[in-house]
Amino acid sequence: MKQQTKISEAVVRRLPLYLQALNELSRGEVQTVSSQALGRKLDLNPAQIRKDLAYFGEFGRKGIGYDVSYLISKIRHILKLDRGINVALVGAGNLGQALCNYNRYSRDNMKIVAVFDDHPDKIGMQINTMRVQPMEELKATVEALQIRIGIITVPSAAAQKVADQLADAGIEGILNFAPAILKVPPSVRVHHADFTTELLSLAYYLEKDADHDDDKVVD
Amino acid sequence: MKQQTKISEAVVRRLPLYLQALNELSRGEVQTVSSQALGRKLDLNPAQIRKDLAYFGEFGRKGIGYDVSYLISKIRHILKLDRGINVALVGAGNLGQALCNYNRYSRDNMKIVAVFDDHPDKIGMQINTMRVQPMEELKATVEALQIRIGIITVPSAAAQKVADQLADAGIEGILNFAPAILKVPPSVRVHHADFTTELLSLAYYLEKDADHDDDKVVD
DNA sequence: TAGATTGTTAATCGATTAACAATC
DNA sequence: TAGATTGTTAATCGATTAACAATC
Repeated sequence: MKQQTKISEAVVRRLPLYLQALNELSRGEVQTVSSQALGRKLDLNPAQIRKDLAYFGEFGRKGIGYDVSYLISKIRHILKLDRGINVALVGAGNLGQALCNYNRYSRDNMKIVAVFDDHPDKIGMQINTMRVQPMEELKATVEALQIRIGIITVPSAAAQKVADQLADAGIEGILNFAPAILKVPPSVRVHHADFTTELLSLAYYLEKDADHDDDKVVD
Repeated sequence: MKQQTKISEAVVRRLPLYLQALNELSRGEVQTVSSQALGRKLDLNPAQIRKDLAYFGEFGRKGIGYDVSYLISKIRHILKLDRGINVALVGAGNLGQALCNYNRYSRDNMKIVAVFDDHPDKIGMQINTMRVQPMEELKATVEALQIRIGIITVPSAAAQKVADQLADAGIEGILNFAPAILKVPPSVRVHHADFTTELLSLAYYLEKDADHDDDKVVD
């Protein structure tokens, strides 16, 4: 592992994409893949893929390409998915429940192992094999189960408070579904998963409404 | 509206963020905001905010800043949210149901008005005020309700087929929650909302597991 | 007027892509 | 060997940030 250069976020964010495509190829019994083939599949420039991977080591063979299973194991290692990572979810509403049931992260060794909520109606509720716990139990459970990542699916107004509690419990990373900008200590990394941003920005690219011509169409 | 320059995706994707922060300020009865204040709130460079907005017009006043409600109305117009936009959702599983109930897009004039699924168990099911419809009814409903955006929440394996059907029905934009790369005609724009990417890339930034020292820590 | 803040140009920074020697 | 494809350097492209005149 070289790691001397700081690796940019853009690169890291592409690694799960590579993993996803490689897993698909692996299921299709494909042994070897070139950066060109992978690029076609993912709509990315082959040079970019090669450069991204080269930050972490020499995984390919000139004239041949990349061995699919070998590359999978390498990327899994880089993303620290070769060891199990426990996740806590806070906010047992519709979205939270959906994510708990989804649990397709298991293949990737990520697992939601505890669910928390503030509301008396929710506490004690059964989701999958988990019982919804009160927030008071957060810190103890995080320590007991060595939970390292927290998912926030509470309403926007409550998100900051939950983030504080997660940070206090010693969590290292937060995936935030609430449309709110969280302030956290530098030891905690926050990734944003609010899809409303994606949905609203999608609207920008719609054609100007054809029913009305009060906006002159000048291109 | 100037629009002669092609506006970059990065800029467009920040507009919903601005809108979100401005809405918050508006609820807090704030009349006016400077790019600096907004930048602090959103963790963005003030110059970037000014530049972004300047692509679309002169919305601020030198020495004063931006009028909050005026800027909200301008951004809503740019994002085409000043007219209602109807959305269809395909895939009435856990996640799909959660998104239907969520429906907090209403304030933003986006509304899920129809839900579709393939599975006999799901068809006819009631979600909110909507009845889950079979896929056969997709095209007719899209036309009847002037639906312009589709949300895909089906399993990965079915995503491409659904995308084809949405494109065929005349949808203009797709928000895809499935971890799959969709091939669509150029008339359709796809935005990706698969949070597993964000979750997995979060793992990269975790501290090396402190329990084991089989990896020498060389910084 | 003095202080604040915009809109915009120029400078910087970083990320993507092209090109190619090395080599399977 | 000839063809394919990597790893990597150099060139390009685009996005962010700094700086400042204009002006409220």
